[in-house]
Amino acid sequence: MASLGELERAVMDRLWSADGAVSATELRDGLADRGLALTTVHTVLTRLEQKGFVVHDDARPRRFRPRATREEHAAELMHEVLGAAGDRQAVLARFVGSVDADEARLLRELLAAAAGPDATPA
Amino acid sequence: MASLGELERAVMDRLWSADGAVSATELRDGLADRGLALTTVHTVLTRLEQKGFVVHDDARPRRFRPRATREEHAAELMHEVLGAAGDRQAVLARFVGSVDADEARLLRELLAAAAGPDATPA
DNA sequence: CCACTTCTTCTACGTGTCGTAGAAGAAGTC
DNA sequence: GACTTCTTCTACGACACGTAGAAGAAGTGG
Repeated sequence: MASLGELERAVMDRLWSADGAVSATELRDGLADRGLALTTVHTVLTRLEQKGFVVHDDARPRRFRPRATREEHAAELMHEVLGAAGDRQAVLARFVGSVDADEARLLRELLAAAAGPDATPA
Repeated sequence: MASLGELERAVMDRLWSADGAVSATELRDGLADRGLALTTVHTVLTRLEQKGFVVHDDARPRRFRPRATREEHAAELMHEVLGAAGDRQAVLARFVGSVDADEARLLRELLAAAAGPDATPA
């Protein structure tokens, strides 16, 4: 997966936080502290679209939205890291070895649910 | 965590696959298909060191080794992605929702072991 | 339908990172 | 001490990214 520059990430954060699709003008206003030109926002959106992070509709002030939610995106990234790392099992072992207790409990619950109520506990 | 360029990644792969510390000359020979100058390898190693991915000893042909194993590195990356992603629980839910059956079983085992033999199954 | 405003696309430039390596000095070897 | 090898410094081209102007396309009020 392509990586994001600093402004690209800021724009994605706005899109992920937004409720529904967002126009370039709204994005520029949301990032007002940066004093960006509208064309700058458009350029970034175009690049994000090329990278597959956002899509736009064809309404007339174009509206942009993330291709995946923030959480989906993060989970995809985690899978990508896992997949690129040779020994998946060793990575998973390291990974769960350093999650905190609450998250370990959450993971157990999620895995139990995924296996189905009558799954044999390992 | 800083990201890696293509050659930087190739060098890290060699270091991770190597058994013990490796000299620049050995790395160049391992990457012989690229026909790299030795100084190129040195430059890359220096940059990797600045980024915190490798360390070297002070023996005279310098010997370089990764700061972390490939698996540690991947697990760290996964934690980084998780930590940067707002709703950690939602990300974990997405993540475990898309691991395959074998890996789900492995995760259950790992988590059960971490919780201790007498932990209450969720 | 026309003038005006707004939006979109194209093109461009400065800066930083990365792949690449030469030059020169430092250290080891015989 | 001469010769080889290693290390460090410096540099340059390519590409990604932040940045935005110019120009054309589309909507809007009269």
